[in-house]
Amino acid sequence: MYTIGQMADMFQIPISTLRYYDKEGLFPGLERSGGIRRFSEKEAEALRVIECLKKSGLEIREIKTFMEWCAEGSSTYEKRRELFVQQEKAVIEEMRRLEKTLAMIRYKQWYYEQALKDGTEDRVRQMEPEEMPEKIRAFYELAFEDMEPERRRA
Amino acid sequence: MYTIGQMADMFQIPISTLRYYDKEGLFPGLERSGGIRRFSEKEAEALRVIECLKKSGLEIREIKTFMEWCAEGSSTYEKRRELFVQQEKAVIEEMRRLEKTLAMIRYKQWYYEQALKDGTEDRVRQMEPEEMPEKIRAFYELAFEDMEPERRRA
DNA sequence: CCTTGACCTAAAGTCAGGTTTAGGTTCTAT
DNA sequence: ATAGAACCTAAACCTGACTTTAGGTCAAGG
Repeated sequence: MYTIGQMADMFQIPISTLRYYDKEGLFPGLERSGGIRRFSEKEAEALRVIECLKKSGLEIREIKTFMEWCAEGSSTYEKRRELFVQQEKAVIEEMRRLEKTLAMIRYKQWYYEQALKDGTEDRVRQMEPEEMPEKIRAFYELAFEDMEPERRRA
Repeated sequence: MYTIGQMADMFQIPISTLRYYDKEGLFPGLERSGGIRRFSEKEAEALRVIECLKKSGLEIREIKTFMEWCAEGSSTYEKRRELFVQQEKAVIEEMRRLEKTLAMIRYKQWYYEQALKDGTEDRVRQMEPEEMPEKIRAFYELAFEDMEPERRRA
């Protein structure tokens, strides 16, 4: 059993955040003795899951729902599994988005290298993909692949 | 030249957001005729860059700084290049974080598959990494690799 | 006894990034 | 010339996820 202060130290997270999570219902069934919260291994495990689900993009309200399922026991295993299947999709989608962003960033690095070399953006700004080095063209095309023609050309 | 409404249609973004960006200084040198904003290809290009920088995690204030550099001309090419080098690092870092999250999610999917099969979490909850299938152990270890021992075991 | 430290609550405040509202102005087509 | 659409501003409001504040309880140590 841990006090709120011990939990905060262990997880390197402010006490106020733990109280906030509790208020939002993220620790269903958290015990108290004389008004004081008594955290157990169960809440420690909950907190690890909370951190994971937060990183994967879930909101506090949704995490609350998940924690309620956990409290309900074995009848909710399937729901919980499905939630992780859902989150896998969401995280993969986010990673794909970041890969495009990365391609745009790398294209822009090259763009400014050229501008520096030339002393002006004029040449590189007008360059068609066909004229770019192969690697750069690949970045350019990945970055803009699903943009409307009029939105292309950054 | 485009009106604010045409820009909003073109970029599929609310008019109010364009006005907000303008108020925050993201279109330095935006022209007006009789109080009405006149967007040009320059602002369209700015907006594409804004979207990219936002996705890469920059705040509006930082994007404003970048746009001011753009308005200053060729003397800021090096600064702009450096910003994209910085953002590349930030995005790669974020992707690494997401990969760990993904490993935890996949471990949890397997965990609930086992719980469903057994009808209880008891077995899988107590399982040591050594007993897990190799693939799952890899997820488990990636997910928890830099956690303190007492914070491990989700 | 009384101070200190760790805990408690409710409510207000903060921050980012917008969105909505209220009240005007300008452009466009009849 | 006038209606309606599209534009304008300032300021208030919103959401999510916390954090801070103000005021209070309680146990241990000097």
